[in-house]
Amino acid sequence: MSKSDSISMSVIRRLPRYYRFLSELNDQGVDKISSTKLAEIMNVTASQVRQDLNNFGGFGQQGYGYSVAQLREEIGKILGLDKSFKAILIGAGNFGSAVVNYLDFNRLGFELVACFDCDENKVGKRLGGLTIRHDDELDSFFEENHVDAAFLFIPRSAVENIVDKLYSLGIRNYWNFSHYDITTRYRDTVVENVHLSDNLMTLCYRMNNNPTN
Amino acid sequence: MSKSDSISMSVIRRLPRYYRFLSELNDQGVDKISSTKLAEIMNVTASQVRQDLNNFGGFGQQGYGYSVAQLREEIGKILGLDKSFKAILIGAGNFGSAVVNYLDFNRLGFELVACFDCDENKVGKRLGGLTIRHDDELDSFFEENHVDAAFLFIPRSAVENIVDKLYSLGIRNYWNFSHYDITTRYRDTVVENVHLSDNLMTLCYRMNNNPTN
DNA sequence: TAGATTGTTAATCGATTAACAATC
DNA sequence: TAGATTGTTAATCGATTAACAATC
Repeated sequence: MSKSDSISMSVIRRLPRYYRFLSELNDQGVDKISSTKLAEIMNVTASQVRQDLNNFGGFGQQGYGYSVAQLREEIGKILGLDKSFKAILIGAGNFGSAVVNYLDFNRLGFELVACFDCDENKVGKRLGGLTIRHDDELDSFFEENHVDAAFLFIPRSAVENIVDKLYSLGIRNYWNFSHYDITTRYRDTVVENVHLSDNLMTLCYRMNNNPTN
Repeated sequence: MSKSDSISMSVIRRLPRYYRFLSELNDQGVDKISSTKLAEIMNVTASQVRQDLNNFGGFGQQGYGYSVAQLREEIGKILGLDKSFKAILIGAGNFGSAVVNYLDFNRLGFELVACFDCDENKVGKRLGGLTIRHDDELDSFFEENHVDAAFLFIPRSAVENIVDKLYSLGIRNYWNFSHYDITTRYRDTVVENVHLSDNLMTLCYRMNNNPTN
């Protein structure tokens, strides 16, 4: 049984934030840090920092603290950022394009290997160094290429059909920007959702219930 | 002491999802539902559904269940979607434009009242029915208008300056798309973050630790 | 009324925090 | 060595689930 079997989602979702703060410290030339100091910067407890890190091993040194560069590296490995999962983008509209231009997938454990769109006008145009293909080419693309994950930037109404298609082609990993719940249809998928309107509604609630507003 | 003082973030973050599923059921013409049935559809426990809802009041009827339309309405009110907080957008690039065109803020408790950008080439162009203004106009705009929240679609490097500015103008509520932690600088702000790369790193981790990959 | 399903209390489970012995 | 700080166990706190009496 690998250690990682039992790591809770609460811990996992905190890892990217550690990685982010450690990268910053590293860029600033800081080479060692204690759990107390890191906790202070991140506005969490030192206990949580030590507990979180010790899920994966003892990266610190008693009496000294943690090496910033080494700890950053370790967390990167734990997250699997050194991997390069092959991903395809579905929906090369404003939103998909903006995200492709905004993020550097290679630093996040992915390689974008193809972009698809159902709009003939977009097919043939360039995005993220790739030529946009028509959705009809999915089957032939999958015959010749290995694909690990799909990034969906399509409207809610289009998701069900596309996911049925991709699922039948073997895709079990999704990054989903629509308000469609893929996991309620296919329970054996790994899905990370970016539900923008859920997020905005939460902001609305918090503003309504914050005494200063 | 209002009831809402004590609602945990776990519960709050589930509310938009209830709202979404209830809206769907409502559109399908379903008029009543039991906690058991709703839980099944949403893939959670019936206990959780009842506990969550009872934080805000008894919306159900014993022996019958919940009225879909009424429950949807109530949750909308709890979230404050009937409100209309005045929001400004900062950063009218690909990303900001895509989001403005993708979401209907009016249904989410907000009204977009102005868009700002630091790029002279964007100033004067239209976005979301508004004319894009230059960041220099922030002071004069705030003199004449009330603003509740800022939506930030600017690069990480630009956030600190803009937030200092907006904070000095009285803004305490932010929707933040950059990987900059506003709350660690200003602890009395309400911030909802959309950290896309954190999200993608989490997907990477989960794919790495999912036996099927 | 009888059956169904809520509202709510109690039990369980998990996550966070505190404390401290181990050790660099 | 003495001081500092980890790794880890124990205590607390909170969230989820189970159970059931209330009641429509």
